[in-house]
Amino acid sequence: MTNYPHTNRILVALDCIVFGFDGEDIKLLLIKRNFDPERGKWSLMGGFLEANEDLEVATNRILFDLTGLKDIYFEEVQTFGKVARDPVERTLSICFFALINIHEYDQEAVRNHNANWISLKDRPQLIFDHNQMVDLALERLRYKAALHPIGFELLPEKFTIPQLQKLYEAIYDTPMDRRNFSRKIVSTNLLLDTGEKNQNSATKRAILYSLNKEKYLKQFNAFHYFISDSMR
Amino acid sequence: MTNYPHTNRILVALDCIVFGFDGEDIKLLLIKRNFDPERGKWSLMGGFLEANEDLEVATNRILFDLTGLKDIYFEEVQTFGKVARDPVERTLSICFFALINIHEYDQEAVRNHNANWISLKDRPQLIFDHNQMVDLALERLRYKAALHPIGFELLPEKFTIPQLQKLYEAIYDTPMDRRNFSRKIVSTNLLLDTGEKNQNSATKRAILYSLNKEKYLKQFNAFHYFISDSMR
DNA sequence: GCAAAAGTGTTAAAGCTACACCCATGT
DNA sequence: ACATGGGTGTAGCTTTAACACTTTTGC
Repeated sequence: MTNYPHTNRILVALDCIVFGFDGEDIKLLLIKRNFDPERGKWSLMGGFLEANEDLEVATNRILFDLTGLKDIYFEEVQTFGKVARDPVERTLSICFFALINIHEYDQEAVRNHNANWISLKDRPQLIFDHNQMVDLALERLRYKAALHPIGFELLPEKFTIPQLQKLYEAIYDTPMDRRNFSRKIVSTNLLLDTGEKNQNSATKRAILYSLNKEKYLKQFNAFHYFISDSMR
Repeated sequence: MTNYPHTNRILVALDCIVFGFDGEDIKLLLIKRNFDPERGKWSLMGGFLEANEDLEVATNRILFDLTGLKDIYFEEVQTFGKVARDPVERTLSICFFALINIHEYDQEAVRNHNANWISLKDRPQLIFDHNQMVDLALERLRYKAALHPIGFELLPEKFTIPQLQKLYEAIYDTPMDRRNFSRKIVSTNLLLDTGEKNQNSATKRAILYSLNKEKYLKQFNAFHYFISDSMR
């Protein structure tokens, strides 16, 4: 194999922001580092891109390694490329965020990485430029969720409209009007009534819906404007 | 300087999609390659990331090299990382798009790179995954321009509302209603009446506006919904 | 005077906002 | 019975969509 006459080959890392939702708060899966560098500090989960590994393959590998899950929803946020961002050696970091259902992951895998679910509100200082990465990922999540039915990735298979509302309220950190929210969501026709009701509720039981996957995939790239002022 | 015990250092390129607008069509600045590999074929302008160069610095360097312009508006689109995307050697490509006023660039710089303005409608097949890059950049441009006052970057300092409309019609490849478009744009309060009129017009002369920079910067991250059905 | 481009006006329909009211369940 | 949470209704307002009409300029 020939090469380019160019000597500047660079170490490439991937860092992932894993978002979860516990019914009340948006949480991040963060690593309490028990390895160097920056041992003892908090960071995102990361890994290096291997020589013969496609970028998406590496992303899936790192996510599987951390959570034991495959086919996780993720999207790239940005590549961070300041020369001095990693003091050990110049490392490019391709940053992405993933959305997972917080009740379905491999707890042992998470423990093995010394990872913890931390509420966005309590997030600690992270190493390097990881704070910036989280800020940007959150912005991107808000942006995306306002227009696309992306939030469903954070909920269980079957969910109620009030649960979905709590998720949106957590994402945008703002209370929303119950009645307008409900109508807006129903009007998208993305939900299927499962005929079941949420038995956990202490009062009136809410209808459990599932996502109309067919419509979801077909309409995913259409704009929905989930967040209008009437919901705030 | 210590290093990570990791041998997979990878060549990193930057590829840029330069958009321009000539008053009628959206154009791309493309290179007719007079160098290897793929000599004679069309490609995006690119370059390699240097060992001690921040990523944004490299982006600005490549854009300056091609157009002779500084402070160009650009944003990252995505990093392309298939192992086999470049047949010469594995190369990661960080892809971004830039918007420039097509009437203000260094023609000699462009000639030196054997670059040409090609209308989107006539775009040739490009090398490697560059076609995909253009597709994605165009999608991102459409996405962004629907919500943010980004289009102004493609116009001269002073412009008329009909010119702005032609730009939006070119971006979305769809005719829009003159009257609704005008009202929508005016309602953003982003335009300043310069008091001048466009002397080029053969008929009634349109008012020349300039961008209210202060308001533009302040409102840039607010959502504007420039594109609603009423404009189509 | 006429054609073409630019600017302003209007009206019906749709969607948004901010509410009130009713229903189901556990205590 | 009542507190709580969930579902449905509605009036007033704003915005959108789809039009018509008037003004300015060159020929």
